[in-house]
Amino acid sequence: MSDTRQKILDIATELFAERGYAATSLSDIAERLGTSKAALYYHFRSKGAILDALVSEPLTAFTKLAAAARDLPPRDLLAAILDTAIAMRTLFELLDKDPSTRKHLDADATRATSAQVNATLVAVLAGPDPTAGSTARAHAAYATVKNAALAILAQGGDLDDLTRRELLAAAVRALEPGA
Amino acid sequence: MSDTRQKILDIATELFAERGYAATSLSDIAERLGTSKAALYYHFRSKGAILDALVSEPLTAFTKLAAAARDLPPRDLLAAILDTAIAMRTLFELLDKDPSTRKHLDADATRATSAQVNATLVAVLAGPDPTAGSTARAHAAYATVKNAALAILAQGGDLDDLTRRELLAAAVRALEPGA
DNA sequence: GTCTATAATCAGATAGAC
DNA sequence: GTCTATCTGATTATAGAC
Repeated sequence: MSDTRQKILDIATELFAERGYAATSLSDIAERLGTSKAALYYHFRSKGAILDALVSEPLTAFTKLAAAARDLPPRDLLAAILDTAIAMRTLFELLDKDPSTRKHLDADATRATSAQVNATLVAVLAGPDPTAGSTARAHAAYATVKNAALAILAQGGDLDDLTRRELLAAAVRALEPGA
Repeated sequence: MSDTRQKILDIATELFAERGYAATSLSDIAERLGTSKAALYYHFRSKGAILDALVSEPLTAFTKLAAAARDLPPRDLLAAILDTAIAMRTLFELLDKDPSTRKHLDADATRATSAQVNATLVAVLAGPDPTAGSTARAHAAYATVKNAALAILAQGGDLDDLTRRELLAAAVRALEPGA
């Protein structure tokens, strides 16, 4: 992968995360890259292709995780989700939060949507024979390893090993039925 | 408040939530309203004014909650956050997720940002003399009453009283130090 | 209160030179 | 690989009639 292409992806990651996909223009990206808009089209055939290139990696990793979820004990699954969220933080936020990103990706029917993957993971966490209660607890545990982790990172906090273990323990407590 | 004005707000709520603020054009709104774009400008002086009108109510309610947070026991605070999130669900998602919405609102310095309110509530949940551990648990509890609740609603699930109590209990468990 | 018409600007994208 | 120049269409917003 060429150097310029990677620079474009880095800049796009930052700008898309900050103001959203729809609100980021190719002029914004070109300006920060220090080139013209037209130069971008040598590296990508459209604005949407930049987004596709950005999110394909984390979305694939996440989809694989969902496929393997049923073979993992709940605690290991929660740990895997947590680590994936940490590793892919910026792109994960983009994928999960920005509505214009989601809408663009949903147009491609060949790819699993982030919402579908979410639903799969929650269903696995809710266990076989899910009840309203176990589903609610699954959502709680999932929000803890995903949203709480991203929130800590977004606030500028470092997600060190102590914090990571504490989050994971909280998620496990949330998942288990109350006393 | 006039009937048409309210209709515009309802349509905007729906469209902004679905595709984001930046990706929703006034033509989209006008088309669904069954009028011309120009008619919108009789009711609102700009596109941004529609967004301002939409989010001012939930943002004010949320800011008030943050101001009163220190006087509530943690369980009651978590319950209040949960109920606020349920009551304002769509606008809350818009406020919390869409980057273009956030960017527009952050431009108005007189108003507290949703990120600031989030940070305040987490700080209160982390207790006096917060540690890395108590802060992590606060984030976990907060994500449970906020993100898990919104995720259940977004999936089309009904947040009945059983589910609400289960979420709240999970959040309390997440907040308390592990055994 | 809503319309048509239009201004002014900006978007994504392409052509062709270098 | 990058440029200038340009096309096409969409966007926010305004003017003025009804």
